[in-house]
Formats: sequence, C-alpha cells, structure tokens
Amino acid sequence: MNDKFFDLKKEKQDKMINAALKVFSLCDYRRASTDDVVREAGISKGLIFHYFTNKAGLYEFLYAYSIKYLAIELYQIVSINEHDYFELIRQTQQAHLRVMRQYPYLIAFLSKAEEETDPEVVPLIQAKRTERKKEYQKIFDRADMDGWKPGVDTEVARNIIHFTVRGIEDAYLKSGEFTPEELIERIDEYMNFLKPAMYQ
Amino acid sequence: MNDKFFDLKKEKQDKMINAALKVFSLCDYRRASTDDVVREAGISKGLIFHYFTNKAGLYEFLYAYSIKYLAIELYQIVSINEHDYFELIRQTQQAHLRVMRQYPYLIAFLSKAEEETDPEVVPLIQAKRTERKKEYQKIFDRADMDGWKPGVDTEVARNIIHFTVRGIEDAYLKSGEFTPEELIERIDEYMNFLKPAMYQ
Amino acid sequence: MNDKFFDLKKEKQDKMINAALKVFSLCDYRRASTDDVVREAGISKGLIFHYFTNKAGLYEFLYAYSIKYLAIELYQIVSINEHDYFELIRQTQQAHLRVMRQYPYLIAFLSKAEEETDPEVVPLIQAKRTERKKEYQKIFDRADMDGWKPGVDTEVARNIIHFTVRGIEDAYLKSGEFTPEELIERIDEYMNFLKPAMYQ
Amino acid sequence: MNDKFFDLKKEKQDKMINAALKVFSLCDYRRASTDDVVREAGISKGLIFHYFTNKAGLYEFLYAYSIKYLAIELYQIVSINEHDYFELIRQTQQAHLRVMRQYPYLIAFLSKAEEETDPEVVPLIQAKRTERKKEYQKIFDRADMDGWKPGVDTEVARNIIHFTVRGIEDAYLKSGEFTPEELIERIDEYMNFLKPAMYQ
DNA sequence: TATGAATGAGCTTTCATTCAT
DNA sequence: CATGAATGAAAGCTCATTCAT
Repeated sequence: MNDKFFDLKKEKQDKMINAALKVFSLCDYRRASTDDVVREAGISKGLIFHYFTNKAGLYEFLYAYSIKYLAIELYQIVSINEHDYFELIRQTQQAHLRVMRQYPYLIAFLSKAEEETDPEVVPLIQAKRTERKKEYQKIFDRADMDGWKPGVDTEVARNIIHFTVRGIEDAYLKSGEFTPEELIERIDEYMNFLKPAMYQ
Repeated sequence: MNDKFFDLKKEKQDKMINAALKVFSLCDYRRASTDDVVREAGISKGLIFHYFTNKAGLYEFLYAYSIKYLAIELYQIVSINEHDYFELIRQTQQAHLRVMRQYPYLIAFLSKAEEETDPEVVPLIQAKRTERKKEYQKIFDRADMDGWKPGVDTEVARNIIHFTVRGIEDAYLKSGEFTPEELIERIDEYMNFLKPAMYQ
Repeated sequence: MNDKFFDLKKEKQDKMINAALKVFSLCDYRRASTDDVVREAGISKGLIFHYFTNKAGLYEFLYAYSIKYLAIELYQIVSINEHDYFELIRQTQQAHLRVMRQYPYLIAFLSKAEEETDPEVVPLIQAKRTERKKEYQKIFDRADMDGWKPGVDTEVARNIIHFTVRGIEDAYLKSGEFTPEELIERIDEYMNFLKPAMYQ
Repeated sequence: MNDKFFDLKKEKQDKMINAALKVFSLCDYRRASTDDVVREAGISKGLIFHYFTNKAGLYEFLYAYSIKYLAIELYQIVSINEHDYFELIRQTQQAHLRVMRQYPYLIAFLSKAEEETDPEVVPLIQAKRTERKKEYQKIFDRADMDGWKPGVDTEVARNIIHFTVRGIEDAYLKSGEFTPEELIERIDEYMNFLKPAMYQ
C-alpha cells in the first residue's frame, strides 16, 4: 500500500475504511466490488488503486488495520490482572462493543475474513490470522482454572465456550435484529448457563 | 433441469454431482466456476447446461438433491423411538457419516449453502432451507427432557449443544485433517462433557 | 447432400422439407435453429446432418429444391402463348398459389432467402438466385407491348409492376391476415389500377 | 443507457453510432455481433456495455436516436405548406439524403429495423415504430388530391407510390452501386412515370 | 492528488456438429 | 439407418485495473 494514505485527513481515511469494511463484510472477497466500495465512500475509482495498488491490497490493509485496532481496544479493556475465564470473555466482548462503535462493520468483517478461502487473498492474511489467534490465546492464557471442577478437560471446556460465543455472534451478524448491547447480554446469559458446568 | 439426467448411468450422475458438490463447497456460488465443475467431472462445458439449464439451476438441483438424500439417511438411521437428546445428536451424526461416504462434500456443501446470500440463488433454495430446518426440528422435538436438571433453560441448553456441534464440524470441514469417523468421536467427547451440565 | 434422402418415403421427405421451410421462413438463417427444425419434423438431431451434412447444406438444398419446384409449376401454369404482361403476372401468381398448397412456407422461404446476407450461405445460393431471376425474365420476355402507350419506358413500367406485386406479397407474408386467394385478388386490383397507365 | 455517452466528444459518439448502425444494418439483431461493432468503432469491448448496458440497449438507443435525427431533418426539409403528393415524396427523399450524409447507414438501419422480429428487441422499439409511422402519415395527410383524376382509388394509388419508392430504396441499399444522389434521381424518374396515372 | 473513461481477461451460456450405440 | 448425449468454439457480459487529464 501507499503510506501517503495516512497523510489524508483522518475523516477521509475512516470514510474509506468504513466503506470497504461494510462492503467486504456483506459480500465475500470475490463478489465484493470495488465499484461498491467507491460508491459507498464517495470517492473516485482511481483513488483506491492509488493508495492500495489493487483490490487484494485493500483487503490486506483492511485486515491488518482491523486486527491492530481490535488489539488496541483489547489491550485497553481486558485487564492484565483478570484471571477468571468468564470475566475475560466478558471483557473481550466489551472491547468488541467499543470497536463496533467506531467501525460498525469491523467485527463482522473479521468474522467473514476468517471464512475467506479465496486463493488470491488467503496468503495475504494468513500470517495475521495466526497472529490474531495468538493474541486471543495470550489473553486467555492468563486465565487460571481456580475454582473449576477437578478433572474438567480444559481444552474441551474452552472450545465449548468459544463455539457458543461464536454461534451467538454469527446469529447476531446475520440477523441484524439486535443491538451490540443485546449481543453482550445474550452472551452473558449463555455463559451463566455454562459456568456451573465448569465451576465447583 | 432436464430429467434425462436421471437416465444417465448412476456412476456418471454421481461423478457430476460429486464434482459440483466439491466445487460449490469450496467456493461460494458466485466464485465457483462452471469450468471447475466441468474439469473436476471430466465432462464438456455444454453438458452441464444441457442438464441443468444454467449455473443457478445446477445449484438448485444440488441443494434439493442433497437435502433429499440426507433426509433419507436421517429417516433410516435416527430411531423414531429415541427420546434422549444426546442420543439423537449421535444418530444424526451417524447419518451424516453415511452420507459423507457416498458424497464426501455433501455435508460441507449444505453447510456452505446455509450461508449463501447471492440473490441469484437464495430464492431458489429458500423454501428447501426452511423445510430442512423443520426436518431437524421434527427429530429433536421427539426428545424429552426426562432426567434433565430441573430449571435448565432448554432453549439455551439446546443452542449450546448445536453451536458446539457446528463448531466442531466447521473445524473439520475447514481443516480436512481428520476423518469423518474422528469427527463423530470428537463430537461424542464434547457431548459427554456437556451431559452432566444438563442431566441430574 | 446425401442423395439417399430421395430414397426415403415421399411423406417423410416432405415432413422434413416442410419443417425446414417453416423454420427458415420465420427466422433468418443464423437465428433459425436446427433444434427447431428437428422438433418440427419429429426426427432426431443426427438425421439432418446425415442427409444434409450441415445447416448450410440443408439451406442450400432447400433453396435449390424450392426454385426447382416453383419452376415446374410456373412451367405448367404460365402459358407459353401468353403475351400480355398483366396476364403473365396473373398466371405467375396462380403458380405461387398452387405451390403454397403443397408447401405452405415455400414462397415465404424464397422471399426471405432473397434478403439473406449471411456470408455462410450467400455463396451457396447466389448462382441459383440468378438462375431464378432469369427464369422470371424468360417468362416476361414473352410479353409484347402491343397496345401499350407509345413512349412508355418499359423498364420503369415493369419495375413499378414488380415493386407493387412484391409490396403486396410482403404485406401478406408478414401479416398472415389474409388467404393466398385474397392475395391474388388484391394483386388483381392493383394491376387493374396500373393497366390504364400502360395501355392506350 | 448511460447518459454520460452524450458527454463524449461528438466525434467519438458518432464513431460509435456509425459503427453500430453499419453492423446492425448489414446483419439482423441476433447475428450482429458486439465484437464487430467494437472493431468497427475502434473501441474496447467493455465500453459499449458501459454506455448501453447490453446489446439490446445499444439497439434501442440506435433506433430512438435514428428516428429522432430523421424527424429533425424531415421537419426542416419538408415544407408545412406543400400539398402536392409527389412533391412531398421528393422532399422526404431530400431529408433522407441529408441524413445519409451524416450517418451513411441510418436509413438502411431503420429499413432493416422495420423487419426485425427478434423478441428481445421488438418490445423495445415497437412504440417508436408506431410513432415513426405516424410522423410519415402526418406529412402525407397534408397532401390534397387537387388535380387528381376523379375516381382514382387514393389508397391504391398511394400504396403503389410507396411500394415503388421502397423497391428502389431496397435495390439501392442492397447494391451499394450508386450514390444517394442517384437514388433521388431514380425515384424522380419513377414518380414522373406515375404522375400521369394520377393527375388529370 | 484525484478523476472516471477505457481496457481486456475471464466467465456464463448457446448451438451447430460429432459419434458411440 | 436412426438416435440423442456429448462436444467446444463463439458470443454476450462483468469488473478489476490502467492512464490521460
């Protein structure tokens, strides 16, 4: 990408970023059209190629920008001293909520990007995908299992929690029927169901 | 579609079906190319249009065929007298396993098709999608909650179970690193974890 | 073409000829589809290629057959001793009428073929087109101008007559609203209008 | 269509219009290929679709443009005070002549378009076809029959005149052997032949 | 820097033609 | 002979990308 993008007014940068996040979160990479991005952002066709070389470059930039932005929020919101697993889930969701307030489509975009299989872009985001996963692992590695039932298979337990969170998020992203705040509330409800299965 | 397709040798029918299932399960509708289907099936370009009119027609046929085939297996494997929720999950997975032996990509295709949003095909499969959902509901409606902890929120519990099954399946479909049999085993393991949370 | 075509039962020959005449008289060469011919004739796809090599071959045969058939009728109906121009026109139309009774689309086909510009078939029928024109010239060369106004430009007069006949025929072929008999009557009416302009 | 077409330099617009008129006047709608138009106009494949959406859109535009352009010339050349039938014919032909100087294939295109039966485009031009016919009727309705022989069947007389004009035009459009000026002259000659048949 | 007209490779679809049965 | 399933070249159309202004 062309670093001069960052010399643009923050406002214009965000207009382009939000437009692209929206388009790429609603359609997969291939179907998303640069025309749509351009129309949504209210800029000219050439500009996107001026700053991002090509569609794949735009996608790559968006992915990198998104996980970086999310990482910052996670860093600020998720307490370094929190060791309770469910509380970490909660704080993670709070971070998502804040991200969505600035970039409404960022979380949806990342979720869609995880599924992306297009050989044109997978290589461009693969490394960052791993990085992102590690970021989350780092957070949840802080968790101790104090107070958990002995003999609970931690791996299995964690996966169930994450599958559940993802399931709820997916339903949210697809339906668009409820607000980010309701999403958080819903996740809470499910976590409260799962807690007794883990805790003594 | 052209019903003469069914006059072809079963072998050739399946070669075409398997090729199309594979291509459509790896790529979404728009990105999936008829060239790929044709190459994978080892047939000529025109043939697919001869039998299925157009790409959307092929997709529509595949979806209808898939849920019908799956329904037959479900009907045969899932016992009408089974009322235990986890056992029903188990039998459902057994049916999936059998389907995958004949059509390795069928389950993955259906999973992908659930996410499909392309306006060219959504109308063609929407009705069947609903039908399919009902089919599953009918199965799990048989379940009684005998022996479940009183006060368990059934809706939440069921969703957690399904999110977990889906999470495992997704990981399976994406990685391709393990066999259908291992998938079943894995699901069993997770279900065994969840059972104590539901049962008294 | 394959001369064995003529070994077929006359009935089957005519079924194929009539089907092809119909299709080629309704659509121009390129747009006319062999599938339509085959469906209309109730024969199999391969047969048409067996007897006529390809679509152009079928067209070439049809044209040659049509002008030959028409020539025979002209020869029988148009009197060798008739020297009155308008009477020759009349007899020519009578011949057309008889042709249409056996092959309803033959005249329309020839009319359409005159307009055909497709480089794939024009070379195949060009010679016969000229031949056909000569055939008509031969008929009208018999006409003497006895009784015509002196000083009438014969060339111009003849052309006006022919443009008029063609104009009426075209309207007939396009509308399909009146019968071949009415066509003849209509032409008579116009010829009666023109006669005083030519005759003393 | 995309109205930005009209923002192009007049020269380029006309290059595209003339190319398309030529291709569509030589071949009917179906057989005319966008590749030919593009080659003839010296532009790229995509451009034609950028401005006219699709082949049918190009055809529709061409027809509308052609009759509008012709109507303007007719309005300017054909005198509102002229009531002599043959003089109106003459002036109409003068208008055609002027049109052909700017767009050599426009008259031929309209002539071909009158015959077009392709269901893909007929609905797009039908209304304009009727409009065009009315335009001509309006012109010839001005004609009085002053000085015509009493008892002349006006309908028949007019049709003969028009069949003759059309016959000469057709020959002109097909042969390409003579100039528009010669066409006018030829029509004059034929009209002079017909006048005595109508006038006292 | 910003624009948007222009490009052309790539994909879907059609249909004359072939060929195994 | 007759069939019709199978072929593949050709045509319409899309859209990422370029480039003159």
